[in-house]
Parts: sequence; structure tokens; C-alpha cells
Amino acid sequence: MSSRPTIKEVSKIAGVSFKTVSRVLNNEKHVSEETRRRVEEVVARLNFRPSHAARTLAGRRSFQVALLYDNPSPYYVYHIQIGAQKRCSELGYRLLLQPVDSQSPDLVSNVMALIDEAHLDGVILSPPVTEMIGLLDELDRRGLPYVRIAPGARKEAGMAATIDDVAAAREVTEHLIELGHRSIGFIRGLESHVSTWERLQGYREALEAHGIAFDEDLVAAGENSFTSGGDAARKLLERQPRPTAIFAGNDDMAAGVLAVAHESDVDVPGQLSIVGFDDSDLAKAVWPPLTTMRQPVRELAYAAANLMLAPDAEPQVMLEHKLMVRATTGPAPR
Amino acid sequence: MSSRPTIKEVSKIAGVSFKTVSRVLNNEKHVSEETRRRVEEVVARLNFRPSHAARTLAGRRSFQVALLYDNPSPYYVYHIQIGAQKRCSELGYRLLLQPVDSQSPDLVSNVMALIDEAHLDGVILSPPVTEMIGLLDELDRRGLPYVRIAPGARKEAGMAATIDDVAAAREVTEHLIELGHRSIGFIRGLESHVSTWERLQGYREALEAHGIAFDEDLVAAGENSFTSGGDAARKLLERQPRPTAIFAGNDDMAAGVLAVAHESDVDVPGQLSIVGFDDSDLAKAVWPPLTTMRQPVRELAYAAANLMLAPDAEPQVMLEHKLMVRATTGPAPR
DNA sequence: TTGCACGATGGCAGCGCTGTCAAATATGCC
DNA sequence: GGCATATTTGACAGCGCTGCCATCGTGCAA
Repeated sequence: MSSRPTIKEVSKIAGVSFKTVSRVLNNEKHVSEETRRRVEEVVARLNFRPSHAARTLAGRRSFQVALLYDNPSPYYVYHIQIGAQKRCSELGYRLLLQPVDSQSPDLVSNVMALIDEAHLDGVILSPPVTEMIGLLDELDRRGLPYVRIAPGARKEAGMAATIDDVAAAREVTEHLIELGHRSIGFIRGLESHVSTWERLQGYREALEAHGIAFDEDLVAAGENSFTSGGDAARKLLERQPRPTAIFAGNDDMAAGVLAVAHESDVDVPGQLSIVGFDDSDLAKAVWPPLTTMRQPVRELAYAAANLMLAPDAEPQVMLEHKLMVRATTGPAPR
Repeated sequence: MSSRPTIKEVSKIAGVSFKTVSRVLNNEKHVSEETRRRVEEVVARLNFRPSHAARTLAGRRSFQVALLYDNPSPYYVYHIQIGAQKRCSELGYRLLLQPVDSQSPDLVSNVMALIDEAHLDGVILSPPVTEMIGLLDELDRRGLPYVRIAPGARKEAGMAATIDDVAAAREVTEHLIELGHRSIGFIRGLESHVSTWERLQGYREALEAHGIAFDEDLVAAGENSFTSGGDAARKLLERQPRPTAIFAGNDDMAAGVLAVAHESDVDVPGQLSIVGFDDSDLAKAVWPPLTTMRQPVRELAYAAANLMLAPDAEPQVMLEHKLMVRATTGPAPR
């Protein structure tokens, strides 16, 4: 545990050239079993850790990738980080967690600066950075590998890990229809998120598949936040007759709906059913616990990291979503 | 925006030695204004970004510090990251966000490995990593600078950014006492967090200052989670007569209390007042919105990063807390 | 026996910067 | 004007590794 032993000390003690130590550290072949064991023993004993900076500088690869994010949800960011971090460290890569401002005009140049400074081997993009076409183009131009988590635009291009937002939203809506609801409000999220429109699409498809006319007045605009969900809910609940169910595009907005229901003494789920989307921490912290569509956020990030670092992986993976039926949905009244 | 111009190209084009370019990049003095301008112009034009790895290897400093965390709360982690990141990037440092397992027997050696590999200039510790004495000792031994955010143990030693947990808990309790509550339950958090005991201490002091006897039966053990808060609340509410207020050691547990109250048809705040601690995102997402003690998480992390990187800062700073009175507290019944 | 492929190792340049020292030039003061 | 001192610049080693090539030894077919 003493301070910074060098590779040369190791080689001296092990009685081999420092090049051989390097081979052992990098798991190269052409090292005899016995030599390898001896070197490893010395490395462990001295607690030797190779300098990342030196490897980066000398080698072709830095063993560093970055996860770029710009999402206001702590829950989402936290779990994306964990998933990506896990796969990276399993494969011996360092992951740089890099918040960015996807709306900044300097986005592309900031990311390029990071890539150059850190000699990145690749980047992982999470929504909404996934949609920044200018960035994708520049990454392509430079030939820098990247994966996207839940991309909306240019879905088929390159590597990506996704869920089927359309199908998931369809299932949510069908759950409500099966409970007898016919007048179902929908609160959509931020315009800039492609998933917003896909979820709306799924909602629409389910209605139509069950012979319920799509009514534009039942769609309210939200901004993914608690308050925007509440505001949208107030608008929807003004209608006569009022909808018996509301499907919110994410859990934060659903929590907003729930608060408005409490405020207005609307019983949930007796008079109003509510469904969210994400299954964030919030879903189990509100009362009653929220029925919501589980999105496997960690697993998406894990899969994305794997796509980028495991050479033989299929370039696109789609993960399963799952409806979590809890206590905010029930049979339609009357 | 093309790929990796080198410092030598820059120097050739600017017509100076590459050492001079290095001086400009590092903002050293002894460079004439005219030369500086010329070099900067070329740097900007070529979009040159110095290699971090090379600087680290050649220089004494890496301009890299790490933030170590091991906290189950996405909210907390998210905001700590933002605060620390902000100050680091303002000062030209890269911040490595590093989750660790503070319970692992390898904690110390894992952290030392990180320090060696990345040539860290320092580390920022957040709770509960702040309490790992073995780690602190080893950092001291190696002379590696570190700051702690909200440390419990060895408070006075070294650099730290904190709030006054005892005073904050006292204020929370006093708020309830002023509302007429005399039977106030307290749900404490994880035993391993020092703040748990400080908050209990503040609760106790306030009671005693107002001539209310401290009753051990009114203290329930929680584990900082939503469910543990609910369990503790059920126990407290069994008592006859039952407490008219509950002070939970954090917002997650307070949300659990709130859910139990809803479940048992106990009106909040009519029959039961509830206060949390943290002012996390949750506080405004539950219904009714939670009265809670605001902890300036971001600012703490910002201040911590500043302590470590700004050479002349006072080694200890204490930031202000603030009681956020929302809708879960009201006058005591009867 | 010779020849040759291949496994195991070592030697050395060089990645792109910073630190140190020395040299060249400018400035100040008696 | 002359010398001391400060400012500006350059030369060069070397940080700790990897990539490439050379070298040595061994087993095996001819």
C-alpha cells in the first residue's frame, strides 16, 4: 500500500524485463505460465497499479469511455450511471460520467474537446443527447464508436439499446381499457423527446384497436415535471364528463396528477385511475402506490456499454418492459 | 474540428517553440502579450486540445480529483455530483465520479488503486464514506489531500463542508412544539450515519429546552428507506394516546409515514403532523407536500470542491439549513 | 545433421506534454 | 556607458508505459 511503485521495480524484483511485466499486465500471450505467476505475485505484493496516463499516451487505446447525459431526473441519471459503470468496470474500462448541455450551441465542440483531451475510445449517449444529429454526424465523421440508449431519431443506424415505447404505451392503455375505461386522458412529455411521441402513438393505437375514437382534447401537454403533470391534470379534469383514467408519460407527471386528485377530493382509483411510465423511485413513494410501466433503465445502460465494448455483440438490442400494476388503477366507475 | 492536432503543429504555425505554446496553455507568466495572442489564435483555429494523459504523465499534477460516494439516494448523489462538478470545471479540474462500496474490506485498497492509476490530486468524500476511519488514515499517511462533505467522525480534522445537523433538528422539533405538539415521535435513520445521532440529539435538546420529557418509546428505528419509515410509523401510531406529530430523519422515511397515514385514514396534518429532512425531490411530489428541513446538498459539494482546490480557503465551512414549511404540519389536534 | 517455425523474452523508440536550466534580449540604475 | 537584474524564449530530458523488431532457444520434419 505504499506510494506508487513503478513497473521497473516490479521487473527488477521479478527478475524479468519490464516489457515482460507489461505483457503480464495486459494479459498478452507468449508469456510462460511460470513467469506470469511470478510477476503477478510481485505485482500483488507491491500493490502495483499501472499508470493510466502512461498507458493512454503510449498505447492506441485509453480504456476510457464517457457517458453523456442531460436529463433532469436524478432517478434516471443515477440508474443509467450504475448500469453503464458496471459493465465498463467488468471489462476493465474507466467510465467518465459527463453531464452536458444538449441545448448549447457548443455541444459538439465541447464533446470533441472531451474526446481529444481524454483520448476516449468511445461514448455512450443517453436521451436526449441521443437525438442531437449534429453530434452524431461529427462522431461518424471522426469514426469514434458510440452507442445510444433509447434513441428516437435514426433508430436503425449504429449501435443502440432500447425498449419498444410504442408497444409499452399500448399495453398501458390496454390495461386501462380492460378495466372498462373508455375516456382516457393522456399527458405527453417534452416535445424534444422522441419517446414522447412514441408513447402517444402507442396510446392511440390501443384506442383504435379497441374501437375507441381518438379524441385530441384528451391529450394534454406536459413537460415531464411534477407541476406540469398537475397542470395538465387540472385541464383534463375540467372536461364534462371527465375522463375516468389518465395515462401520464412519466412518473413525475403521474405524481402531479395524483396530487391534484387528492387536492380535488377525487378518489384514486375509485373515481380516477392513474398510470405512469418509468417505475422510478417515486412510484412506490406516493400514495397510493402508482401503477406504471417499468423501464429497465440500468439494464439498458449495461447493454449499451456492452454493445460498445464487446466486439462481437449484435448492434441493436431491445429489452423487455413490464407493467407494474399497483394501486392507482381500478375498474372504471359505474 | 479535425482530429487531434498536436502541440508541435501549433508551435510551427505560430512560429514559436512548443515550450512557449505550453506556457500559453498553462497561463504561465513570462510570455509577451503579442506572442500569447498569436498562439491563442492558432490554438482556437486548429481546435487544439492538449492531451490530458500527457500532462498528467509529465507534470506534477493531474488536474483530476475524484468524488467518492456510496449513497442509496439518487437525489442525493445527483445533486452532490452537480455541485462538485461545477466547482471543479470552473477551476479546470476533471472530476471522476466514483461509486464505491464503503462496506467492502477492499475499500481502502480500491481507493488507493484509483488514486495511483489516475494520479489523483485529491479526493472528495461524501457520507457515509466520510466515516471510514481506515480510509482517512491511509489518505493522511500518503499525504493525499481530501475534503469531506458532512463528516460525522473526527469533525474538526482537516477540510470539511457541513451543516449543523443538531441545530437543524432542534429547529424542526421547535416548529412542532410551537404548533402545540407535545407528543412527538422521532424516526431515526441508519445507525452507521453519524447524522442520525446528531438529529436525534437536536430533537432531544429541543424537547428538553421546552420542558417536555424525552420518551424513549417515541423513538423508532428506521433505515432511511420509504418502507422502513412506514414500518416505524405503524409502530409509533399503535401507541395510546398516539403521537400528534412525527419527525422522520429523512424525506424517504417521511414519505413512508405519510403513506401509512393515508392507509390508516389518519388526516395529515389534521390528526398527524409530519416533518422530513433533506428537502429532496420527493418532498414536493407527495401529497400533501412535505414540510422538511432543507439541506443545501449541491452547495455543500460545491463548497467541498472549492476547499480542496482553492488554496487559501478556510478549512471548514458550515452552510445554512432552512425549514421548508409546506402542508404536512399544522396545529396539534384538540 | 540442418533448417525452420514458433514460443518466450528483451531492447529501444517514442507517445505529448512539463520541469529545469540556459541563453538571448530588454530594462533599470548609478 | 556599464553592469546587475528581469523578462522572454528555447533546448532537452524524461514522465511510465506500449508497439515494434530483434534475439534466443526449443521441438520437429526432412
